[in-house]
Amino acid sequence: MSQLAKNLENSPTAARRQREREARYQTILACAEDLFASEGYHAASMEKIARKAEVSVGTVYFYFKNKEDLLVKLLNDISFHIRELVGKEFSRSEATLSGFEKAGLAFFNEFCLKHPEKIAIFFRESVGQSAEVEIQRKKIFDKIITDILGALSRLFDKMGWTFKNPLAPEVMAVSIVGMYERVAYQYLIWQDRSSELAQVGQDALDFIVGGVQSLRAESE
Amino acid sequence: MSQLAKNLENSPTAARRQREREARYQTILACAEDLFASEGYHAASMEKIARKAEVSVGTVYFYFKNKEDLLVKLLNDISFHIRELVGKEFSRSEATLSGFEKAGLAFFNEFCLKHPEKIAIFFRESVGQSAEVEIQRKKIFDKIITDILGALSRLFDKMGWTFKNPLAPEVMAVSIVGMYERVAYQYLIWQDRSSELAQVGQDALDFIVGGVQSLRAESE
Amino acid sequence: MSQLAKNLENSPTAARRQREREARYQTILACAEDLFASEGYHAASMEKIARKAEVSVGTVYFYFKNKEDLLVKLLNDISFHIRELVGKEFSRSEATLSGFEKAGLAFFNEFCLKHPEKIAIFFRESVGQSAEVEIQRKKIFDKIITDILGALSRLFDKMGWTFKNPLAPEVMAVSIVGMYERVAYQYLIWQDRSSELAQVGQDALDFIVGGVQSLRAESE
Amino acid sequence: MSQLAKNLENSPTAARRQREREARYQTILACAEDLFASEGYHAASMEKIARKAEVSVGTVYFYFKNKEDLLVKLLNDISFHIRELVGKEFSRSEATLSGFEKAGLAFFNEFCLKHPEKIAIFFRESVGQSAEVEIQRKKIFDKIITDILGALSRLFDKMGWTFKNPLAPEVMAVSIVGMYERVAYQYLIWQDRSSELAQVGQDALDFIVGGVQSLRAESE
DNA sequence: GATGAATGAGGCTTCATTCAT
DNA sequence: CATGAATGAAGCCTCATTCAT
Repeated sequence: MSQLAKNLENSPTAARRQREREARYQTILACAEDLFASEGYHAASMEKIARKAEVSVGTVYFYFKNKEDLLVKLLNDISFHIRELVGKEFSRSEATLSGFEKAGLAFFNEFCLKHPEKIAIFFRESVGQSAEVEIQRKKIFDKIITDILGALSRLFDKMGWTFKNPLAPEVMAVSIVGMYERVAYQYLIWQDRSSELAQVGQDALDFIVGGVQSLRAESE
Repeated sequence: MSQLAKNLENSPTAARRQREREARYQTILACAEDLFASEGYHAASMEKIARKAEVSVGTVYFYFKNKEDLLVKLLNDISFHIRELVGKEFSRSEATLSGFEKAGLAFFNEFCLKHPEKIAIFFRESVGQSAEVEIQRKKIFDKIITDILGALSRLFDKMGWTFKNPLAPEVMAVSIVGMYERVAYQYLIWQDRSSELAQVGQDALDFIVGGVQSLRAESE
Repeated sequence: MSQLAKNLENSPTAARRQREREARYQTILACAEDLFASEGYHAASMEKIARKAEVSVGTVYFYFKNKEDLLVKLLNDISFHIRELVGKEFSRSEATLSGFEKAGLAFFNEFCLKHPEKIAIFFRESVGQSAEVEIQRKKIFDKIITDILGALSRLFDKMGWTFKNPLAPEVMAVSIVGMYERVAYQYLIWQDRSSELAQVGQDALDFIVGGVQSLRAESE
Repeated sequence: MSQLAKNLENSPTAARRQREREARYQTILACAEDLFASEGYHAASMEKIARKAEVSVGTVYFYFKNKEDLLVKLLNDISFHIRELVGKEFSRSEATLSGFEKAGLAFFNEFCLKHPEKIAIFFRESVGQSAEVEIQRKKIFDKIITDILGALSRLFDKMGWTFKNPLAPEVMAVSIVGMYERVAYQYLIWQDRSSELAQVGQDALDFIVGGVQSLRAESE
């Protein structure tokens, strides 16, 4: 059979193969995510990950350069999710307090509530593992901080407010992220109080709004 | 030589020995702290710790049951420091906003600023390592949260305020701790901007005060 | 290449793999047996075992959970051998003195003579190592004692004999096992006198038969 | 004070010192014996031994060259005890069956029953530890075998019996020791059946006597 | 003589990674 | 492509032994 004919015949096969590859890639990543979050990065051995994904260790290494690569890819994923859900919300917020608030709630309710594993990985398991990972973390972190800074500056602009001092916006952004982190982490602990979590998110947001306002210059 | 003379001479010897023992214990603990903070708990091998402390591995094991024990002892230390510096400040704060503020600043300026490694260990490296460690962490964490809750409730009492809802104080406490954590962590990153750190602390505090006030019931 | 052809070719490959795996498992077990017997359980380090089996340490751990597991598997093996060679002989002995004698000789000549290492491991190296091992040992030991007790009771039944006292059969069984143990152990020492070992076995058996008869009630 | 006077004065002190040294030596040896027997040679660390003897590790090393030395000294002790209690009994036995029997019972009742730890050490813990120990073991073992052989030969002489074959006495001696070993070991297990142990010893002895007689030449 | 802190070699075990099939 | 057996470096920990006081 000619190569051409084979290609023609194989084409659907190739497509299927492609799909299967993609699916397997995602399966492995998802299993790694689960294990990193539940057992920790170190305790989650490559073999455990492989077993959970129902593939062999070799297969994991076919799709990912090494263990660190899994973590980096995961961070990319998380970054993408966060920005998709939250960053955009911040960046297109209508530069009003209520818009700002809406974006914050999106983070709590859409992200933390639904993907606690991602929180655990981003804020905990990926810390201090290696230079490469650290670079990734910093990049993502910076993006988020930048998003928040942007939202704050547009908000203040629009409202005609000014910052109490030059450091204020940065401190706010960092503070907010810190709150997010811990409140989100608390979500992991408060699984049994899930009915109250919406209220928790709202309260946290009120706290933020109050905090933000107290960092605008008084003389206005 | 008379027995009396010998005692006089030996007594200081024994005392010196005791001091040396204590010193070595502290040296090892300090080296472990440094390495845990800078490289992470896992990457800090017992051999590295021993080498840094300029003792043999065996000596480390003479003073500490195992690696986990080092971490637990470190957490105890940290707990002691935090409560010494901050907890007391909170608990004896004069139940005014400015008292509350003073306590918060103490945490930033006296603790985070001076002991960023302790922050790193307490908030990061000690997480998810083992049951024993987790128990220690929780105990310390709970103490801090309790301290803050107490300060908040006394503050609100005195001022005649009421909480927006029952969850509010808890959310505040957690939020505050989260801010502390991240801002303190930021201190690790911002080593080169240390001149600005006092301002950072003040801003964070303003943020907190604003947040706290926005969680009191409106109808008053 | 057609799938069929491939299967034909792969099938033996898979079979060969399986064989190789089994062979390696047995090789490692055999090397462990040799070293346990010749150097003792403790002195036989996992690295020595690996080196002797010409594999890496990791490979040993691929086939066996840990060092204790090697010992347990070895004991299982030994138990199987003993009962295969001796236990059955005892249990199907025709309940005559000569049948009883034949079974005893089988133990000496077929087992002790040919597998002195197994004797060393079972009676010496496996003693007092761990709970798990102790359980295995006891199980095997009990089986053997039970086999002997059974043979004795059938013998006495058939011959119309009765035991001197209720403890007698148990003492006999234990005594016999003790003799086996030491005589077998002596085989290890008397390697250079192997030509005489058949005589040793026969004499030991005569000793046993005499002993057994002296524990039947006199008044018959 | 003159040197002479001092000596006169110190003399009782020196004697006391000597007594204390001897006592301490024995204490350490006894503690080592207990631990070797109960936990095994390897598990009994020098520190455990020291702690049990209520001295420091250094002191143990003052009295004994090293750990192996402890075992060797212990074996010497055991050898001395065995020969004192049993060997002499055998060697001065009046060369009758009942004399022979009496000696055997002495071993069971005076030695095994009262010093099961010594049995454990001699027959188990001292095996396969090192060349030096092995030499000691063999020496003691040979002495015992020789004692038994002597008793047997005198017995057979006196009774006008002859051995079935040249190997017979050696086989008997070894068999008897094997029985002793295992029955004695069984004593460790049967602690709760101590009331029956006298019967066990008697039965074992009957077994031996029967065995011995079945190894004399038939044609007499 | 006695003490006990210090040493460091060596043992067991795990696990990321490779590679022949 | 997938498999999984094999590797070996590296980690934690124990313990016999030494030696300054």
